[in-house]
Amino acid sequence: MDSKKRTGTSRAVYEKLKEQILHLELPPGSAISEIETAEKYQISRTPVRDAFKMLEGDGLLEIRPHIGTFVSLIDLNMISDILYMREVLEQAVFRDLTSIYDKSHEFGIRLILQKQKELLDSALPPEELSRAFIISDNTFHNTLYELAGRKNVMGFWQSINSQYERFRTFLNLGERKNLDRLYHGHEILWECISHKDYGNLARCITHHIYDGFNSSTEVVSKHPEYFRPIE
Amino acid sequence: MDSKKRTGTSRAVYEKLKEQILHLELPPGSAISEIETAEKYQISRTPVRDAFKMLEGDGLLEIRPHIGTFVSLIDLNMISDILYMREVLEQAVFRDLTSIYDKSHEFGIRLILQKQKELLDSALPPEELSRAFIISDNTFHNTLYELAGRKNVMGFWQSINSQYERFRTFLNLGERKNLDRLYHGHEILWECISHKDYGNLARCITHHIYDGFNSSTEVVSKHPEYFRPIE
DNA sequence: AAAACAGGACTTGTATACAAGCTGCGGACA
DNA sequence: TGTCCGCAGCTTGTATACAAGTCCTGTTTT
Repeated sequence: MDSKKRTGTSRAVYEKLKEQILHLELPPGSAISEIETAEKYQISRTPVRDAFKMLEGDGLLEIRPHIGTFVSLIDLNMISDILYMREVLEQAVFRDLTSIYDKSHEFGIRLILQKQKELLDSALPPEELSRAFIISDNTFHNTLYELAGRKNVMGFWQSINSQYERFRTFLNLGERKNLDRLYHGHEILWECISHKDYGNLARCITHHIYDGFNSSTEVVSKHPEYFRPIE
Repeated sequence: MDSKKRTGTSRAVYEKLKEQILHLELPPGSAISEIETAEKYQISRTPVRDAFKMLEGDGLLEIRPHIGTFVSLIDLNMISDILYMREVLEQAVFRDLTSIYDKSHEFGIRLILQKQKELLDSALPPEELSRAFIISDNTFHNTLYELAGRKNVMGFWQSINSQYERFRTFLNLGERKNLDRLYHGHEILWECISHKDYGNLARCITHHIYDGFNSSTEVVSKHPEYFRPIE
């Protein structure tokens, strides 16, 4: 929705760089220069600077004047706070959705879940699978927000979600198991909503959100250089 | 905290323009040109463009390529969604704060409340009073977030809060009554927290947040040109 | 008279040259 | 040998010229 190209050039560079950062092709901490990027895409520094500024706004770049620009380190404290906000918001939104649940909602959701199942059963290479599944996961949550009539809330959310997106990609590096658990969480979540099981809904959401995070200590400690030192 | 001047020029222009927009000196819908602004501050277009981009990120400007740049209209649907998020988040954060409440927290809060009372009793001109009180109101909420150990959550929040800030300024145009109600809401809120009155806490927060919004129909209809038409 | 078209005056987007500032290397000096 | 100073080479910040697109207006054409 926001991907509407505005001027083409600067927007395209922004999208491209964002994708590379989110997929860790530009790893956290690495330096990235305006001139270098400009030459790479055969354009001038101006649109590159615009893209850099936007990425800085997303918290994905850190621009240090007269020193250099660097891909920001992953801040686990910030991830934790993002998860907290997500927990609180989704508990509220999905509670609202549950109260207005209707049989007519079922088809669309089952369709997404079915697709996710097919993805997991497919023989895609791990990296592609992870990528496709995360996209479908976002679609799942988007749809639920939309059904709850909180589309704008989701929009706001996505504007501060970039850093978490990157962390998620990192988590799923070769960890096929996480995707299965994500899918399982979706099924249970939908179960709670469609059965109007308010009692389990909140607990279910909390578990679903913190699931991967809590079991991430090993994979995090394997790449300490990606993370912001704890103060 | 984020007000650290980065390069001076572009940051200064950003701050100045933001202040003017938030205080409605640059009213919603009005046009603002890069060249004009550059000449006004005796600088080139470049830092002005940077400032414009930042303000666009805050949702305060709308840049239409090759057409012009305009102060964005207030979007009541978006305000509504912001209030919803604020309601949900504060209910959670303040509930957490209540559970860890300690007598040692009292002094700082009472100090802020005392200052707000003094402001209301003072003989400041309406506009200055409103401005000072809103700042103090933010301090109040900031402090509560900080006491709850959710400082970063507040930080994230402020990054999407600009549009609501502007709306609040608008609401208090000559409406002294709103400030009194705001203060009263603070007292009751603190009462709930310090007495660990979970039962009334949520209701109290909801009322406090939507208080001004619900009674804003008259003042809104007086300036229809400031608002985005409802689709 | 009405409609189509062309041109000017404005806007923002892009390219490029130059200014300002940090870092680190290397040589001078104690 | 160790310390300090200065300059080269990099970075981003700023200024400015030009390109590209939109809108409005006046003229031309039908």
